[in-house]
Amino acid sequence: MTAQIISIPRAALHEQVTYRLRELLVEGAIAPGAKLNERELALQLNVSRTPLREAIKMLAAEGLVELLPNRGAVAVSLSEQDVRNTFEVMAGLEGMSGELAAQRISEAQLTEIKALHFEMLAAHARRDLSTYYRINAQIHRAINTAASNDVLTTTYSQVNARLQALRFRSNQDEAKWSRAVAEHGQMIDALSKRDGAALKAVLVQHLQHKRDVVIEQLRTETSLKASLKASPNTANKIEKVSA
Amino acid sequence: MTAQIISIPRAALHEQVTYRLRELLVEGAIAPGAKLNERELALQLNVSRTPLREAIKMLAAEGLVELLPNRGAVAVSLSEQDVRNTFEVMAGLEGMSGELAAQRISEAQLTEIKALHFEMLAAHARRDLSTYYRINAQIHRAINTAASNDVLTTTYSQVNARLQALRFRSNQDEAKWSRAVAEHGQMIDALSKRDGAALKAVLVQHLQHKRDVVIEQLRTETSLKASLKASPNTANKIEKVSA
DNA sequence: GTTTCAATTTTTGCATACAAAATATAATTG
DNA sequence: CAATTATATTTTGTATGCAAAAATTGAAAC
Repeated sequence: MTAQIISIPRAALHEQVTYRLRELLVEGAIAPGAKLNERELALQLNVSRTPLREAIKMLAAEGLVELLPNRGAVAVSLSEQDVRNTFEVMAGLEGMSGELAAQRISEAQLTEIKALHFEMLAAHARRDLSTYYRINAQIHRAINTAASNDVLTTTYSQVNARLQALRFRSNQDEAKWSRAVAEHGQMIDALSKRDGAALKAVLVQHLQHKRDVVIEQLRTETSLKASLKASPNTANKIEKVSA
Repeated sequence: MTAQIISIPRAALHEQVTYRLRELLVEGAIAPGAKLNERELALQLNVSRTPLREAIKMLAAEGLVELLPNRGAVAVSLSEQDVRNTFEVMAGLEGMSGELAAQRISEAQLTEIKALHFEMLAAHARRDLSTYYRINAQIHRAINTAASNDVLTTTYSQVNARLQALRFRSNQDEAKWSRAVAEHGQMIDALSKRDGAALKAVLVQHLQHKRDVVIEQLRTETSLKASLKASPNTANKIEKVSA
């Protein structure tokens, strides 16, 4: 176990920071709309402002933060239209991913996805939502990988990251959850038959349903906020980041 | 009318640098594979290394430069497989763009695209390649805009930028040029009829043809380089940037 | 009590300074 | 003369310092 004492030359600071910050944004630890205070974040992440700023610039290019001239950066906050647009693109990319995966998937990859599918069924049976989400992400990533297109994978991940923060909280109800699981079954079928068109159709539909769930939730959240705003003691101040 | 005499607060330095560097990369002024020397570039662009590095990080996230740990950045150099993958994604995005544009395009937008098309025909008639390319890009951008999806536009531009440097040089022959122009005619037809499926098909085909041209050219370039490498006096050293 | 304006503090943006890594050059040895 | 090692130089990566812009606070006027 003492191998690698010399150790891998630890990743550059700005890389680590980019990774960590992305995590905080995607998991919602830094809430949408929250301001990214450089001094504060640099302190928390234990780095100087220079690598931190470089990381922020990368995340801005990825679309996870928005740069305000002379006013720093804020975590992106998607309007309903933004969410619709993002899902629209995701549907396109995921559909494409499915079509290509059906053409290119290897037996080994298919076997692994089937295994993951059973794990997902298990998680669903146990009503273990967090495991379900994890497996779900793995399956979609596996399909993406099977499509064997780096550019697609990168693009997909980048667009997906923006939605991740939203989906994270979406506790769908029983019926919708079951429907999602059923759709996953159809995916496995289509993949097994190497039916690209069918897989694409299922994936697109799957995403549309997910979109509807997210939008619905977004609306209730918004109306909740509005009612909070009505009662003046709990004002909706601009959230401060607390990583 | 005296509003804004005080003028627009000039864009932040790192933004300007990002813009300019992107231009240099896309136009091929900084050749694929060329190393980006920070000191040198900072001098040329007349800024310190800090905003320059921030710009490089953004372009890395956009996929225009590659970051080598402790060894700076180089302009991306796409392998043939990379080019294939990129075109594959582009085809998906452009197809999507066409489908949506057919649904959403306004009369005014359609009129403008038709006008651009005539300008393209003029450029083709004059064998004015550079104007042709400019108009061509405008038309594709206009279709993209008509799709009315910000996320799609951003994603499309980002992926497209990587190909731009390659296509810039692709001087296709007469036959292929005429074919491309004919395809553009079909696009206008499909758009006028609001036939999304047809437009998508034309766009995808159009891109496939473009891909073939680019790949073909890439191959002749590569074999040319290989033969140069054979003669030892003209060694293929790592190119230095000269903006 | 609210609004307006000035002064203060904070925060961002850029330049510079310094350390570590990589590269180039020189020197040494076989 | 080739190969290898040692040394010097360059280049990258990070921290710090400083100026300009924005946010905050407090005082004055209404």
